[in-house]
Amino acid sequence: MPELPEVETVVRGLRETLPGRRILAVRLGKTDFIDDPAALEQHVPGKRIEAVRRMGKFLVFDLHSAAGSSSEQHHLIVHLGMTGQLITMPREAPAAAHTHVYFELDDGRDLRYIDPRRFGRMALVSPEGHREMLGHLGVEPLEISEDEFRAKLAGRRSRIKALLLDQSVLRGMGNIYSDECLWWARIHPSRLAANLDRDAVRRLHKAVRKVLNEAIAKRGSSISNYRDSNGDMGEFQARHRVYQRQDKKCFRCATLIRHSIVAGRSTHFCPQCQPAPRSRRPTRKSGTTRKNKSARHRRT
DNA sequence: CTTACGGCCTGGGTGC
DNA sequence: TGCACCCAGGCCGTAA
Repeated sequence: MPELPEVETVVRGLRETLPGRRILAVRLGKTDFIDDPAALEQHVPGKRIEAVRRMGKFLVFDLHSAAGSSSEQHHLIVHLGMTGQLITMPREAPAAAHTHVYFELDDGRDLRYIDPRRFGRMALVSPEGHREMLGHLGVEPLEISEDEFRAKLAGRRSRIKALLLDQSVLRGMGNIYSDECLWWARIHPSRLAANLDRDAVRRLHKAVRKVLNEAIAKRGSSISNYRDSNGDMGEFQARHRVYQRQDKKCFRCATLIRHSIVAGRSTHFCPQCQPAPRSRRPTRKSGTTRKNKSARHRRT
């Protein structure tokens, strides 16, 4: 699933060839994931791509009127959801299944949006719309200092895993990297953020930097159908320590990795390296009969 | 206000 | 071989 490292990889790839290109035409397939398809069709053709940026898991294309007529500025905002892909290819390349948007470029290529489940999102917005849509986002995980990070966690009574996933706190972390970071920091995902001591916060801050930087260097994790802007897979999935490794040995202590639901999300951790917090006030016995299903074997 | 939780989107993998 | 259904992740609305 595209999280920060995957989106960063896509952005870096697009940045190599898109800035300066003009979009000649837009062709749409299914549009239920686009905020205002008509606006996209009306205003994007003729625009020049000024810059390609990332904010958390969002891609932002800064578009300028080629004619330089009005000073109006537009931003094309794209969220890849779970299965979205943005790939450049020759105009004559056959259409992959689930291709929903074609941006025809002035260099003979297409930038295509492919998304089987259409959990992604796309919108053409003004600077005000940009603020509206992305203004709530928290800070970039790779830009936050340890002190700022500590301040973010202070007093928060939610589980640390939930906080890492909260885009208004840190922007860009998803389920894979939350689990990986907590393993490196040796912190149980159910710990309350407010209860983490100084050293735990330091370890977590360090783990976030380490994991995200290494994942970017490996061009992301190709779980599910993630591909970069050239259609190539990432390699970080081979480096996962806990994600989807339930019932396999912990790389540190050989204890079997466990899988459970934390903060409503599928969660993977080492019960030895990441000791559980003092049993919190007995969570409402809502279905104590946790189905401990047989081991599920999963392909990458 | 903060946190918790259920539901929704869709289709591929899994189990029967 | 076929088919029903569970579940993925992010987000939002609502409840506590």
